[in-house]
Amino acid sequence: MNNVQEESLRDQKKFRRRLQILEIARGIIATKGLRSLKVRDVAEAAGCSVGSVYNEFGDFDGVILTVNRETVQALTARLSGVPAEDPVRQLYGLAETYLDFFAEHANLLRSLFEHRMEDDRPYPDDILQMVMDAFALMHPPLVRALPDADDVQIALLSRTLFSAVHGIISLGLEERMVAVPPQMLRQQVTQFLDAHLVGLGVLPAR
Amino acid sequence: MNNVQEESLRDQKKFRRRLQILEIARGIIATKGLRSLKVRDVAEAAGCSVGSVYNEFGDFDGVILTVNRETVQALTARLSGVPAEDPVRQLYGLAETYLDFFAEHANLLRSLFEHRMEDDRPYPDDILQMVMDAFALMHPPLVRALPDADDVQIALLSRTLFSAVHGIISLGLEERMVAVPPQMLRQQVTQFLDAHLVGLGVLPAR
DNA sequence: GATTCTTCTTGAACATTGTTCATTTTCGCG
DNA sequence: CGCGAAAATGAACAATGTTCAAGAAGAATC
Repeated sequence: MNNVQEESLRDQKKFRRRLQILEIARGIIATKGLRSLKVRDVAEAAGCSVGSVYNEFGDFDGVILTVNRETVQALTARLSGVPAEDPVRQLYGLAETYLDFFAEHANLLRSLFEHRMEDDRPYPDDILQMVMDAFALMHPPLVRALPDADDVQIALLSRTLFSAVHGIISLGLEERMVAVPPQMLRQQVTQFLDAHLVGLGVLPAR
Repeated sequence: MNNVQEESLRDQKKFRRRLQILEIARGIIATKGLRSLKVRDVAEAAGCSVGSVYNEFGDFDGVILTVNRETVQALTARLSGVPAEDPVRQLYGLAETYLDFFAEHANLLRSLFEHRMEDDRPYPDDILQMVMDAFALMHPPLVRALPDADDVQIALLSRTLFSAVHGIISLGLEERMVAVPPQMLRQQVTQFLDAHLVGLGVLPAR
């Protein structure tokens, strides 16, 4: 067993193909939705056989889950880039960044939140954990904004607040429903945070 | 052309079978999730051929959509039963009733919110409208609680608030994620409304 | 009630799509 | 080069949605 990166030709090709399959699958989900993702389409676009997809990902859910995993990672990266100088500003920033990200990658986020496993197989824990971690990004600014609050309470509040924002955005961007104009949705989110932060005593009443 | 209810034997059987198919489909979705719903299972359980299912509902989406339609109707009925004496109490009641209904029929609501049509076929307008109408049930109590606010603003606020509650509940009941204990979730929703109503000036600051 | 007509029902056949696996090909290594 | 391990292949299979020609059942007419 050699742990050194061998960079063998075989591994290179395998890796390249893996990336290619993921890129193609992601593209199809993003543009045509998860339901339009087909093994054969992916294999053909990647220039390989369906067997290779299975060889690399185990089953088709494996492809979807890997795309979903990368979606959370990209989301977390974006959210982590929100400036942390002012905690209140950071909270608004997180919500607006989530809105932007959701608007840019609506179908990818739907895949993340709506995909169900076959039968009763469990959803991978690491993905769930990453989603929870992303939602916990409101924790630090909330701690700073509410110095007297219990840490456990803040953890719960963080999850609640982010879930609320998620609900507003995911339903607001639901093009199935009567679409909310993007600028209106932005205002909706802001006003929501306004009211809630006032209610929490973080902002003064108007 | 005779408009009188003929109640022909044929129509009776047709109607009975229709109800039976829907009941079976609903049961499968509710207990095993939308992804486990199969035409053949439904047909067999209903004691008819797959062709009859198609004859009655056009395609399989038709079955799902009809179940979803009835789910919104049931939801609306439940929400409409919330007492309207005190507007503030009514708002809490709507949120808690939504929580109860969601907890009782989690898979049915997921089917409603997560089902996507094949290709680019549009989701039926009447269902979307019914969902919006259900979410608008917060409108009347909000008008009473905020007498000075613009009606259009209230309409938006109603949708925002209900969407937020929906986000908290749907993610909170997401057993894929680390499950939130039901009683904890109830408290989460209540505390959320507390803070938000304070922020709106409906309730006094603590 | 028999006959005809209409409509519905049936289920086998087909289409689509996920999955498997024996065979072939490719690659690393001596 | 030749051998063996690993991977790639794609035809076959399995599961599932969809169609439709033939038959059954009910309605309509006499």
